[in-house]
Amino acid sequence: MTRERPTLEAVARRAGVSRATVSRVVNGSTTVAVEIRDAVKLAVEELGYVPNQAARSLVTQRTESIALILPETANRVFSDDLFFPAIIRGVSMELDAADKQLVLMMAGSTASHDRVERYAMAGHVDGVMFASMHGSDPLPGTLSRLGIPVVCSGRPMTRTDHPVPYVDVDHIGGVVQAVRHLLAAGRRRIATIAGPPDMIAGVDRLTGYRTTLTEAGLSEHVAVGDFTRDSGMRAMHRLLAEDPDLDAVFAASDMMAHGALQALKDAGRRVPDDVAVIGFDDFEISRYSDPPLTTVRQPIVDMGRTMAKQMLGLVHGQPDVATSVVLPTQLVVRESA
Amino acid sequence: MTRERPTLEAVARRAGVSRATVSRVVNGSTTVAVEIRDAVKLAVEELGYVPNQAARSLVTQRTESIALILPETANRVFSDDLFFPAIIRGVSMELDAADKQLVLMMAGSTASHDRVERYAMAGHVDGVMFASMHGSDPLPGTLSRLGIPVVCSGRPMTRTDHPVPYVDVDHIGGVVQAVRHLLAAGRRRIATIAGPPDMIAGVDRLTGYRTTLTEAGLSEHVAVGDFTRDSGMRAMHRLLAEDPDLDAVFAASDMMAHGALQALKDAGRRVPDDVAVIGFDDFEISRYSDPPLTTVRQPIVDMGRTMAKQMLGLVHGQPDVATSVVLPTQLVVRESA
DNA sequence: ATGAAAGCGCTAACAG
DNA sequence: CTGTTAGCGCTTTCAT
Repeated sequence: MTRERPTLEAVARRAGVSRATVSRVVNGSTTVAVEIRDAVKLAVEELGYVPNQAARSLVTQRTESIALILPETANRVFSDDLFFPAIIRGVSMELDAADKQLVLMMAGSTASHDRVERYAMAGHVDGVMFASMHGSDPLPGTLSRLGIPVVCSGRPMTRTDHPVPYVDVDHIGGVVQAVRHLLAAGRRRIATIAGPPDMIAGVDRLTGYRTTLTEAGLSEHVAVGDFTRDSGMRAMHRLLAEDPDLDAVFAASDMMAHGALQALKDAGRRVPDDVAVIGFDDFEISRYSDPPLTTVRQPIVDMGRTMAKQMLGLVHGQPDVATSVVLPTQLVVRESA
Repeated sequence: MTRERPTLEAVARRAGVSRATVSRVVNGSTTVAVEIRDAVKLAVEELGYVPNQAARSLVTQRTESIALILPETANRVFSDDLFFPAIIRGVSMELDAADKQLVLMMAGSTASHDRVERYAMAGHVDGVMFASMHGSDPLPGTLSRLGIPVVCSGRPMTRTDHPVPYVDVDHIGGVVQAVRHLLAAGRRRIATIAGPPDMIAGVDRLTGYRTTLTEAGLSEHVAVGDFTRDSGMRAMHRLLAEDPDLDAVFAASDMMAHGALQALKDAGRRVPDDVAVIGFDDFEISRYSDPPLTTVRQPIVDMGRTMAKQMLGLVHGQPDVATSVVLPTQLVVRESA
């Protein structure tokens, strides 16, 4: 079955020219006589020639593909949390347009994290994008220091000696809008379900909640989740147990807000009559929840696009100065608050 | 910044041995003296040497990565339809365990379809898996004929001269269970929202509906969707317009069933009192819909895993005989029917 | 057990 | 405008 794949050499022989000429035609050089070019194209067609990418990469030092590394398990990336899909969608759009191949890599375990590191360092890709980073992963810095273009979505948690460009959203601005909305509606016992403390999205959103509440002279009620629906549900139960008279909750993700909705229903609370709920993300399903969710919209797809654009700039050797970007967020009011 | 990456040569010099020896150590050959091996490992460590994958592939003809091609736009793959994530999850599990790199490729447009074809033919990957195939895409056959290992999830629609192994689920068995459940509950005006006629999942599920209804001596009510929530909603409106007295509907996907639920609510019908609804997939969100959805469970993650296992077998040169597999489906009864 | 040498298939100067 | 030539970095006989 394994038919021999034709090489440049074969095409050259068939067309009666040199390998170099075939290479020129294949790579679209304009300095080739029309008739020769056509003869070569014919030979390519007849033989079904496709350039060997390994050979090409070996000499050009480029692969035309770019990695997106998600330091999460596949289970998490492809759960019902639509954050990852949205990032990927945005990235895909830009990379598609630039005819670059996206290589998606999940790195939720130590083993896969190592594999991904080797993969990137082996020159398998021309650049590496990160999303959903936890703690202070040294990998972005490491790769960047090796000269591999790197962009992160989400501001890195620790400033390193070798800063990496990033794109993020205005977490705090959005949360402030949300909490003020609750305050304006007369809510006074406002809790939050925070995201994981090892992620910038978790930290910043909690900060937004805290500062706004402090400004208003109110006390905090914090339960920590991990952005999943389940964790949101459990956190809500905890909050309710600690203070049964809560009248509002800001959840740092839509999925956690959905979990909270469920928990409140289980506890016999009406939303928003007894307890107002606000999420963060504005996923499509939040329009269909019961009741539809008031939430902070963040432009996740745009984050992906922007990150990909920056990456393309880096790969194409454009100035890599001050490329970090922060996109706006915005409260979307529906029936839950 | 672009620090030179060390080569075999550099490591060899530093360790005071030949390139061949370093290569042996790096590739875990046992026929190397312990002290030399250690010296080489030290040099590798000190220099931060990582083998150049392009060079390696050029000679080994293998890349240690495997593609999953989804002939859909990224928009569709990463929508709220959880079919794709589930497939990917299953595939990832197996590939991770085998330390192979998954390369995810969306090919929803002609341009990207071509790009993907070139990519695979350029020897960028050791094998190619397909999911969510439409019509009679010649690509699987083409690649297979070129000697590239290929496995499909979903039975190919047309038998070719060059059959490709596949893994699929028992669509018809599941639908028969679903429709019989409706019949047993006394439903007599049973409609269906069918999937796209160019996909095997669309065709088979419609067949299951038709044969069961015919057996029962009932007449058909068919509206066609494309598996999306929106198409399900529109189809339901059409069905209702044609026959306002429908008392049940089988939707060929959970997303379409969710759309139907919405449409029925809009039309003032109660579910299941006025109209029973059954879906197909058993996504997690179907447990949270209003009312929770009765649906046919299909083991999508297992499909992915099974497909990946077959692929690994092929890549490792195991016998590729009779590798096609059909996994069971099962009705899960909740409140919507 | 180790080294020398021959490419894998391609691109990129450099001549002509 | 086209051909010749020299590698890219690695694995793998084949000697030793």
